[in-house]
Amino acid sequence: MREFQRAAVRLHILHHAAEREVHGAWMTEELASHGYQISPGTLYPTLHRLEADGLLVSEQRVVDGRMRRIYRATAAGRKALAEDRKALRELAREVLGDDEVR
Amino acid sequence: MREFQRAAVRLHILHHAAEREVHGAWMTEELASHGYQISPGTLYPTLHRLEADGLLVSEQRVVDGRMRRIYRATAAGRKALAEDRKALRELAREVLGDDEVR
DNA sequence: GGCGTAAGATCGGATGCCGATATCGGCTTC
DNA sequence: GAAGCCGATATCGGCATCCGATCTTACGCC
Repeated sequence: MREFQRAAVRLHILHHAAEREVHGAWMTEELASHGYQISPGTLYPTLHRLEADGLLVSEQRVVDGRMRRIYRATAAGRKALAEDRKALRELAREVLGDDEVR
Repeated sequence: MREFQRAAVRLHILHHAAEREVHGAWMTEELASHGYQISPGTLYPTLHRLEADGLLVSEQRVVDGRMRRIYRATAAGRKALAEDRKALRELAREVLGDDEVR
């Protein structure tokens, strides 16, 4: 279902950016591996929004002879991730039932 | 967080409409009780879309001297609900971890 | 320097969101 | 039986987002 796409994209970005450095092309692959096909016209504006909201910080860097913009989560980003996880857990409980979600 | 709003609204509507008859005002209360504030300008177009997609059927009825449009899930609606639940479970596993979601 | 390439950025039409406002149907009151 | 009320539903308009297609950038290579 595509309704989860938006939430899934945001969660995955924050999730990974909280643990390591991520960049757009890698996120595209990562999301695709979970079945979320996202076009660059969606991903890049999303990254920019998260940065504008102070949840990510970016930096340009040359890796393997390629210019990349790498992102990391800020403290606010990790906080937002925790809140998003909480919201997801609650939604899962509501719809899947307490017996499926601890 | 508001990223889940859209998915949550759709899931709750299908979930309840699969088990009983629902109407707009009741869904507004139900969603609000779960912390999802939805404006009529979002809810009613959403109901219309679900009906146009064949997931709900509606019928006008007078209840307690009030005209209401009541909705029930179709077979396709129940199928969509099952798929949405599956997508939610998978997203929860990815982001919350297998140990939290059965 | 010019080229190829991969990553990122942007554009534009379509869709969705949502607060505010309008409408609708049945009821009540006179 | 006309007027007006009220709750429920419908619509409107402005703004944000989506996303495929396309353009730009920056580097290495020759």
